[in-house]
This record gives sequence, structure tokens and C-alpha cells, in this order.
Amino acid sequence: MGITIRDVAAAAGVSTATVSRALRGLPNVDQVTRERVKEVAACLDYVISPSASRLASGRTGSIAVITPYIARWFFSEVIASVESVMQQAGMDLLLMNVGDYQNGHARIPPTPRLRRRVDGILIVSLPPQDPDLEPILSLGMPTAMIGGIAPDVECVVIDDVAAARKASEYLVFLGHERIALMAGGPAEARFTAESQRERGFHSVMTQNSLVEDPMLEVFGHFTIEGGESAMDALLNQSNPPTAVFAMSDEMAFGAIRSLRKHGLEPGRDISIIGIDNHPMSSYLGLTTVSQPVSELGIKAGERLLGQIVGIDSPGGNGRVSELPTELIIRSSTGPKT
Amino acid sequence: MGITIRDVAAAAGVSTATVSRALRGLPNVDQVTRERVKEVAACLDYVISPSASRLASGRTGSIAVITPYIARWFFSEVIASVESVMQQAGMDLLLMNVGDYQNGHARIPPTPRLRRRVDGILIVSLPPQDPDLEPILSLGMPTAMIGGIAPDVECVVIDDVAAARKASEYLVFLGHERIALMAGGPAEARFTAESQRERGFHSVMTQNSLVEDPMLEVFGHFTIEGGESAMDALLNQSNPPTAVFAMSDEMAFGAIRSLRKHGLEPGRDISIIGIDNHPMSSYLGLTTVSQPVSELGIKAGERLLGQIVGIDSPGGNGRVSELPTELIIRSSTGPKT
DNA sequence: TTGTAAGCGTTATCAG
DNA sequence: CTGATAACGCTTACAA
Repeated sequence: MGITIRDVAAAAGVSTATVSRALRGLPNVDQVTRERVKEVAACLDYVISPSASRLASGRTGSIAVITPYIARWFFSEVIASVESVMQQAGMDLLLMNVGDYQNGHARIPPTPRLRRRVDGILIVSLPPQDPDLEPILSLGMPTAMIGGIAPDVECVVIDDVAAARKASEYLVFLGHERIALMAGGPAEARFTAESQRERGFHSVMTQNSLVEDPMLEVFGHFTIEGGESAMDALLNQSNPPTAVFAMSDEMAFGAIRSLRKHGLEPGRDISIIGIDNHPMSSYLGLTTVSQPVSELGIKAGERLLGQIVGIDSPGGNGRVSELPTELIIRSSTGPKT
Repeated sequence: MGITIRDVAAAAGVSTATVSRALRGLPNVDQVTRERVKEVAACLDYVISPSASRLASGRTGSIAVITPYIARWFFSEVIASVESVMQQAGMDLLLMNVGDYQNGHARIPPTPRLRRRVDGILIVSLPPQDPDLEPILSLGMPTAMIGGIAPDVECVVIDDVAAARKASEYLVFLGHERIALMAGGPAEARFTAESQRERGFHSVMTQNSLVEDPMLEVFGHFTIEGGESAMDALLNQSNPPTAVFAMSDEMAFGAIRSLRKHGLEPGRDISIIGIDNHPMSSYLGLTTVSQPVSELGIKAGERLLGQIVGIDSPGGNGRVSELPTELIIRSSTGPKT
């Protein structure tokens, strides 16, 4: 079938060892020899067998990206940026979805699929209580994490507390007092980002001596539809909020739609603010706090590579990098009337 | 480091060959033996070394998904569905972006990264003239394609001609005569789907004896912003269209925004129709022709697996599967006034 | 049904 | 700087 390193060695008149060294750019190879080998290899259209190389070297040349979702905006954007980093580094990227951890779907545990198969793992936004998280981390291999924090793991995040504070403070600044919080789900099953954002919101409310009416905490499940029905519920209350802090733009979209459906105008009748700066946000005039999604992926990818190459220690000593967020004011928010 | 098949064999009191057979579920193994081996393996926490297995067997147990984009709606949705098929089949999924083929970015040719590395290739929407396409196809390995047609390759598509016809006919049905076509880009650099959709549009116009004003063909590059400026250009003309057929929903979103910006109401002043049924479409009231994106990915994934397992021949004999589309009427279209 | 043993194509360790 | 030559861990005829 394929042509092997031995064929190249024979054709170049050297040993397989020399071919291996020459092709991989290792030192201690004569320039002339190296060139000849390369030429012969190209001529023969030789490509190395990854399986053999991996078996012999112990390195797989690939990493796994583990995510709970693939097609959602945040995740696909992260995956895309990680892919570009890995492609440039010559690494293969294995995509592994751990499925909807909400319902008890027949989820295939990722751990066995990870061992002996990849050199590193990039975890995207697995909530701390995810049953797959702990087993993955105890694999003890180079690992990086996006959108979450775990001990002894290299993490790349935004400051979710600060992001939530920016959003909340802006609403307060506009004079709002009855502010609703639209979270994803109940406190037991939250992403790290969710808990942090709640903390940020909470701290602003407290600082400004505003009461958090339990009736004003609703769940939108990070989807448009969820946001819409959550807003519906809010509007059906006897004493609706004058502003809503949604933990994601997509939920905010749903909230806006609900508003319109009820004949209300976002920013005039009720203010809506989100977090993300989703591409559709500028389109819909949604005020939001932007997060640098691609940068999260790029930085985490690079940090992971650092661990694999050995510059960094596995887990990167648990270093946490925080990337900046920014309040982006549009028309969905306005002063309390 | 790791524990090997030999350890399992020793612990179970059998040969490595038997362990191999037992664990892979091959026939000709005594049930009792098989159970014991499995138990010992589990006990020892043994996981097979993919590299060794691949080297010995020649199969890699992985496939590559090749796409020009990752984060765009259509692509991420397809990737997600393919991933679920592959995960259930126990196959690894390598993600390979071939970069923006528009600009002359330093694109890494995928072919060398494919040979000896995967058992099959799933190509998503590479335009026929893409420089990477031909080399990939001549690899001669199991291949499937989504959103495009190539000779001797198993293809899964929607009937783009028919989809475009549905959209166009609906506009004609509403009484429109000056209908603009919003394509992605000029005819030289088109996806297969693009050309087909143009054909569909064209045939409807011809059939109804409507003239296609060259001024009414604009390019929106399949983005919101592109769609917006394309619509701007249309509106700035002395004789604007009364309806627009956009080849994708995202471009249609941009068109709607442009309309609003100009104080016009979609569906009343000017009708807009798209193709996709993007999640935001129902939100924005966009009339569109839906395509079953997940189904495309699932079917193509299954067909690819069929080729790999050997049920089908490589390329699947060039079979083409067409999945159904459906006109979804919302508020962005209305009768010509 | 089970065991033996020869590969699979590299890499890496030593010599030279 | 280069060449032998053991691994690497599994699969798979071929025997038994």
C-alpha cells in the first residue's frame, strides 16, 4: 500500500534513522543529507504514518475539545478559534460532545475515549457538577479550560462577576430599581459563569440597597424561546420589573420579542441588557456586555500547547487568565420612566 | 506507563490474541473466557492503545470533517449532527477547516493531513472550484459530501433548484414582477448551492415571462452586513424591486434591517424571502424555505460509515440523496401593492 | 476455541 | 553525523 520510511531510506541511500531525523528537523543531520532526504521523500510522495509515529514516540499529535454543545454561538465560535490554533501548530483536533448533561441521555463517558488518544484536553464550559468533569481532570494530562474554573487547571475566562456588575450597574445608573434576573436554570445546575454572574448582579443590588424580589428571578435556559417565556412570566406578574438583566444575549432576544408581543418597546417601557455581544445583538439594538470569544479559544489553545510542548507544567499550575469585557450601549436600555 | 494487553492476558491466564478477540467482540471465543477477560480488563482499568491498534490493523477509527467555515450556523449545525453519528459509531472526528478560500490566506493543504490518518472524509460545502477539492477526491478513500455534488462521490443535498423555485414562485404568486436576486458573490466563485439556486430563480422568472434586470442582482456574501449593504444599494436605485429573493436567511436579515433603516416595512412595502429557516427567522418573521440541516449531517455521516465498514463502495457509487425543503410563510412577504 | 509469532512503520538508544 | 536495532502495543494468519 503506502510507501514507508524504508523506501525513502533506500532511495536516498541512508538509514531509516537518518530519514526520520532529517524529516523531523532534528539536529545532528548534515545539511546536504537532509536536503537529499527531503527531496527524495517529496519525490516519492511519502507521508509519515501517524499511527506508527505515535506508537513509537508516545505522542499523539492531537488534542480533544470537549463541549456540552457544538452548534450554539459561543461554542462554535470557540471551537473555530481553537481549530485555527491547532491547525497552525500541526495538531489534530478531536471534537467530543458530552451531550446535554441536563437530561439523562445515554451519554458516552469521554474518559476512555481520551486516554492514550490525545496529548491534551480543552474543556469548554463544563459546569463544576458535571459528572464527566472530575474523571477527565484526574487523567492528569495537559488540560485547559474555557469559561470555568477548576483547581490546578489552566483556565481562561472572562471576569463574569465584573461583567454582570457592568450590566447591573448600568441599569442602576439608569435609575432602575425593580430589576429582574434572567438566569439559565436553578442554582443547583449552573455553569460556573452562571453562578459568577449571579454574584455580580447580587453585589450590585446589595451595594445600592435594592431589594431582590424572588419573584423577579426567572430561568431562560440560555435559549431564545426560554427567554421569551421567562419574560412572558415576568410581564404577567402584578408588579413587573422595569429592567431585566439576562445572562445571555439569546435569552435577551427572547425577552425583547416577548416585550414586542405585549406591545412594549425595549428601552422605553422596559430595559433589557444581556451578556455576549452576539452578532445579532447589534442588529436588534440590544445593550450588552461583550466577551471576546475568539480570544478565549486562542489563548486557551496556546496555553494548552504550552503544556504539551513542556514549556508549562500540566494544568499550567492552575493559572487563571481573565480576558476583558466591555459594556456596549444600544437601544434596548433607557432611563426609568 | 500504561497497562498493556499483555498484562491483561497474563492476569486472565490467556494469550494476548484471545484478549484482543474477546475485547473486540470477535466470534470464536468461549463465552466464559470472554467474560473473564472483560472483567479482568475492567478491573485493571485497561484501555486499548489506538496507535498500536491502528498500526496493526490499518484502520484509524476516525474520519475528518472538512469545512470552509466552522462557526456559521449551517456549518456548526452540520458538524454537531455528524459528531453525534460518529460518537455513537465509536469513531473519532477530526475537524479541519480549509480556511476562507476567498482571500489568499496561507491555507494549509488538507491532503497530507488526511492520508494515513483517517478512514473517511466528509466534505461540507466546498465549492467545485476549490483548489483543495480535487486533491481530496483523488485520495480515493471513502468520501461523502454535503451541500455539493461531485462525480463518483456520495452526496447529500437539498434540491437547491427546487428550493429556489419555491421561494421565487411564491413571490410571483404574490404578484411581484420586479424581483431582485441576492446571491453570495459573482458567478465565478460560487458554491454549488449558489449556482443551483440561481438556476431555480432564473427558471421561474423565465417561465413567468419576467425580465431579470441585471441591476437587480446583488451580492451579500452570505452575511448580515453583506445583505444589508446589498439591500441599501438596491434601495438607492431609481427603480427598486418590490421583492427580494435572498439565497440565505442571514443575508435576508440584513436586507430587513436595511428596509427598516429606510423606513420601509418588510412584507408591506417590499417583500423579502430567504432560504435556511435559521433559528432567528421565526423571530424576525422572515418567510423562507427551510432546509433540514441536521438531517443532512446525519445522513451523510451514516453513508460515510457505510462506505468505511464496506457495506457501500467508496464514493457510494456517486449516489445523490436529496432531502426535502419546505416553504415557510411568515410576515416578511406580502402581495405587491 | 486458543496460542504462537510475525508483522505494522516509526522512534530512540547506542555504538561507531 | 550516521547506522543498527531494539522497542512501541496490537492484530492476524497460521497452527494446535
